[in-house]
Amino acid sequence: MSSAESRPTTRADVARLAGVSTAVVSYVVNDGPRPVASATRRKVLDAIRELDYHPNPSARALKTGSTGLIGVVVPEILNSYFSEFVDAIDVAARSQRKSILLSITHEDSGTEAEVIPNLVRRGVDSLIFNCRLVNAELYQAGDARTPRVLLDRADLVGGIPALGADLGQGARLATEHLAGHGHTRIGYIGGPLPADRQDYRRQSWHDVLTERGLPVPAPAITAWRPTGGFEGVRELFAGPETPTAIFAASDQIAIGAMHALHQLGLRIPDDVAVVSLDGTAETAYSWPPLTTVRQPFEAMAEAALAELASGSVTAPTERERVLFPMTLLLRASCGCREQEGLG
Amino acid sequence: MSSAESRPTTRADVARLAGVSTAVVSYVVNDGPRPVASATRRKVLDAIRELDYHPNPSARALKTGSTGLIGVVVPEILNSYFSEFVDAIDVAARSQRKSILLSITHEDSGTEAEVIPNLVRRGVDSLIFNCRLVNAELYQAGDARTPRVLLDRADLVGGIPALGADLGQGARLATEHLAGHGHTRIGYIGGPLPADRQDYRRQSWHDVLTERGLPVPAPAITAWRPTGGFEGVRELFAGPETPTAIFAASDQIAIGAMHALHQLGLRIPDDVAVVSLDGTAETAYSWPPLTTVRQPFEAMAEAALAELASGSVTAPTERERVLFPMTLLLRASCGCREQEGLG
DNA sequence: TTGAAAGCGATACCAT
DNA sequence: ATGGTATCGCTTTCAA
Repeated sequence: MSSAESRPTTRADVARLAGVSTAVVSYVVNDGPRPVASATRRKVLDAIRELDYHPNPSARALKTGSTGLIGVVVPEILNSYFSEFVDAIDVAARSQRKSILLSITHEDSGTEAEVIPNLVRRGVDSLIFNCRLVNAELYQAGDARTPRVLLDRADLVGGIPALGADLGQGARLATEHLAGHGHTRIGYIGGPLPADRQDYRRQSWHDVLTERGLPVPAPAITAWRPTGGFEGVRELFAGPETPTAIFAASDQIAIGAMHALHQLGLRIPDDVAVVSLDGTAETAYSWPPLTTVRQPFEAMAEAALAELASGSVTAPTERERVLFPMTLLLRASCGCREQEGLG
Repeated sequence: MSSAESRPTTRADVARLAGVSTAVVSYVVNDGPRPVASATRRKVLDAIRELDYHPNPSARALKTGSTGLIGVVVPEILNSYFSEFVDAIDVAARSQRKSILLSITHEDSGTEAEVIPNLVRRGVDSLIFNCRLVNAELYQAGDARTPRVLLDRADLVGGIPALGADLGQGARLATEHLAGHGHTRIGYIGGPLPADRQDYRRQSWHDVLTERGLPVPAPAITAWRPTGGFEGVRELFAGPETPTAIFAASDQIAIGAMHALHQLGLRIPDDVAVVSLDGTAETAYSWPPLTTVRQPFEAMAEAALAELASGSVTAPTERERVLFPMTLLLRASCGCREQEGLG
């Protein structure tokens, strides 16, 4: 294969230099399963250092049946929402000495069908789906024993364990905060959801309004992106009864909504207050800075890894839905803060 | 190791079922290196399908010495600038049937020193550094034969091939555009650069102003983040001679700068026009939408992969600097466009 | 065209 | 405590 170049050192080289067997090298490297006399261990460690030896990961994986790789599937990465997850997963994975194999589907069914089996072929130990797949069968790709988890929502979809933020509680937080500011006409802009998923965000918004005896305007259901927020504002401001506050079901929507509000010449929060959901980093830099309800990305990522590590293959229907509480981030768009400098 | 559960099928199972040797299975799977009679091939393919056989990637990697993995190192992922690269690299890698092993350093030297050797240990075939490392020795981590490239800048740093956007040309585009709008007091906000790197952006800005006989105000050198833009505006507007246009050396800076301008009650672009550099996706949704000079992320990622695939280990000093032209994206912040709806 | 078999590098059992 | 060695699954040379 390779020419006259020096081959990378193997455990045999180390064994030779240290004057021990390859088994002992293994015991030292892996700190087990057999004990090694400390003098011998020294020799081995010295040899390892001298030769700059690094165990071959493929050989190890072949033998142990584990690669230490976690496949992470996201629909896109240019959306901070998913970047937040990837960032959190990366940190959590590192603390477990795992590495992440990232795949981006671009929400395309062809790409999905290509990358997911590919991840499996690469021998990932486990899979994190941070997205809704177009083709639900792919949730089951590969060996049934490969642990997998749906990170993003707590709905039981695709027949696998799932965990996500408590969107209902988060939406309640947001809506109540707006109501607390004295707003009585609080509009809602959200995106569409497949029939099998409950819209907790919209539901909580609705619940809070009715609980408080406030009128419930028609919600604007558009798209989960800035354009959706833009259109949403157009809808909400088309009629005579315009809202004085808006609960945007995602940061992306809020960003588009604020765009539309600026264009209409409405001041935020003076004319219209805005609160959104997700709490991605970019909301700190929007104009005005967004008050938003943040998902506990770090905690969710850690929990996802823990779930995978547990290797539980419990049927999801038997499991509790695992929900993570969201927290309110107060900034300027709701009227709480002056529009100060940047942190 | 595993208990009574059925082991995953191996090529031996396939060979048995198809009634051929394992070598033939290999020939079929790999389409070589020996030809196989079409009747035999059929039998093998049928057996593969029936057993749902998937070659073990670790065994293959062990034998071939190649994992098909590309290590990608970014300083952060919550910054769209790097998301753009990761997205582009992912696409380019997929087209080469490679997978990306992502690591985020958080610009921390400890994390750097942990994740890069880890990538190497995992047996990546090649490395893409999409960041400046705190510890320059790490550029050389692992086997010297592992191809690696610095993607982001064309400076020859760390002793490895590098490629990046033509920042000088991009900055010229931006500055000339502002001048073309009739501005005569064009400020500059940028971040600090290590002593060994030329500041092409600032230089081009300077060049354009002098070429046109325009006054060259003191540039604001702050930080490559929104806070830097914020402070930069404070600086530029501290004196009596305030600019009517700002060239922000990055999108992040521009976002922070617009924040400060909004706070000062200045209208964009009427009172102050803004043009930035990078062209990340989020600039379409800022308020107002940013006119920016975009880096050709896709082309750069493709070139990086091509460079790695070529396996050239040419000493970087002997290489031409590879520069990619940037393109102007016209939006509202410069005054070119009305502040219309969202795409 | 196909089969037998020698490794790739590491692990861990069975001896000693 | 340490050494010898079978084995993981695949690739590919050498023989047939």
